[in-house]
Amino acid sequence: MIDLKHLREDPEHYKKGAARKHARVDIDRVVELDARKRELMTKRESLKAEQNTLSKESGPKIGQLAGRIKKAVGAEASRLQAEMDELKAGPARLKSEIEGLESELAGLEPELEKLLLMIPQPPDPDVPDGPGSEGNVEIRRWSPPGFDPSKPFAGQKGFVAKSHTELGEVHGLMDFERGVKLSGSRSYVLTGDGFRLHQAVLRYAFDQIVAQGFTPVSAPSIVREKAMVGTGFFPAGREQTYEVGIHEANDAGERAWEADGYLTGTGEVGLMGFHMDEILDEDDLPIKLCTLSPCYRREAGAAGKDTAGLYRVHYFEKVEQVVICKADEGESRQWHRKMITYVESLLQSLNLPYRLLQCCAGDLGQKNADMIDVECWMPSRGEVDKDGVPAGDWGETHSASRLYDFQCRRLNLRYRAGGANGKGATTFCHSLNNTVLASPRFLIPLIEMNQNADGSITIPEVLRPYMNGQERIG
RNA sequence: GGAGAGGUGGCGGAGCGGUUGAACGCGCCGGAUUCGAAAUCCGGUAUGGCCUUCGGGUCAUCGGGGGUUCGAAUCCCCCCCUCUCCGCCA
Repeated sequence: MIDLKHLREDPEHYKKGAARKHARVDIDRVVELDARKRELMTKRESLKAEQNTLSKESGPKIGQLAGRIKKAVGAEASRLQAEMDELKAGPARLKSEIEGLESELAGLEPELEKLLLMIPQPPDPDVPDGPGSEGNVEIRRWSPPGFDPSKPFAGQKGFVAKSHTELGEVHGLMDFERGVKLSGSRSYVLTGDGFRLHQAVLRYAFDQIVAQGFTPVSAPSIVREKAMVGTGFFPAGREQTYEVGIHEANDAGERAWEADGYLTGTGEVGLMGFHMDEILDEDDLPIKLCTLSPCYRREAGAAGKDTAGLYRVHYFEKVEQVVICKADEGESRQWHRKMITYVESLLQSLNLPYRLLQCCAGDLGQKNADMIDVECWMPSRGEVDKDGVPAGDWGETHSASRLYDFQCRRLNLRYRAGGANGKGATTFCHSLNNTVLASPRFLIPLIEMNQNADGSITIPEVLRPYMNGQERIG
């Protein structure tokens, strides 16, 4: 949610922001509706004030009269009744006027509300413009000694890389056929060491981020609509989300469907929704939370894209981190950089080549002011040559977002300056979130980069404690 | 799933159609007293919106949303949540 007051003062800022994100929202209409709404409110309130004054004045009198009317008879009763009717007439006249204004207000509020929820957070000035993910700009890259992603895999390793799906089949790590049988497209089954490696790397990442001072939180992954709207995933991302609910027969005896929950596509929803509608103490900030949660995504609109393998699936598990901090741009930016360094050290400890991308305005979601993606090198991706050997390519594994107070406004998540007993004003917090590790997508670089000439897979040293000391697969 | 009870300020707890934005108690803040503290006494102590000549004014909010009424914390309807008992169950 953007700051309506700020939009009123500087609508151009939000128009430009929306244009940079290629979002179509009618800012002028918002300004118009807002102005009209305030005009109506001011009128209604002064009428209400008048009505309240009158009511306070005549109220007790009406009460007394009512009592006397009960006891009175004949002409006395009708005289008192007339007196009471006159007293009632004053506030009653105001009532119809107020009702008129209120019905007009009720008419425009849903439209205003709907538009407000769709206005994107403007990208920061230092975020480059661009059409979409193809406009993202590489910031830096890292590779372990002895491997350079810009050179062919075979030339460096002495053998042609197998894809994770090939390796998976050889070692019985995953089963796509049965996954589809069970669950349809983009489904998979992890088996044997595949499942173990999946759990090992998630648990390793989880332990690493907990060691960085993040509080582990296991929050629900079926949430109410309010949490989806609050975290900024609804209404825009509704078609990406699975609904859960109960089938009941309606009055006509038909099977009626009512959604009463939504499967979250990221642990971010549970972590940020955790403090929804709260006023935190300034002393308690920053709040650093992490989770390991199931993630469900419809992948609507991605038909035909990345259909093979573990890259784009409907269900996965993810270790996620969020930071809720003071409304200070400097602090916010500092946490953004810090979260990325956690990921970098994680990837370095696993010896996986990666690069950082500054996402361009066109690739930012509605809620982000800034986003840094991390991509790992995946030998099975990229263009395929005449011998059928893929060139390898970067694939997104992480995404770190900086949101200012956009999300906390929606969540109504504030803090009070001056600590627990302080008398300071309340302010919306800033929020940030980042992937720590998402699997099974992460198994792609993990398996493919650790494969050996004989087809075996070396388990990185840091993961061995999570694999009962096992050093290799195959 | 069945039956019942209930949701009021930071907390406890009154009120159940009109000077109630809400008694009283606790907590918290400021002051007095004190060498200092405890105790005591006095005062203060919600959030959000709109307007503002920046002094303030005003509206809304007693789980949420509608309704009745000149007037609703109080009456009616729908929803959400909590608790108790029974049933079922990883």
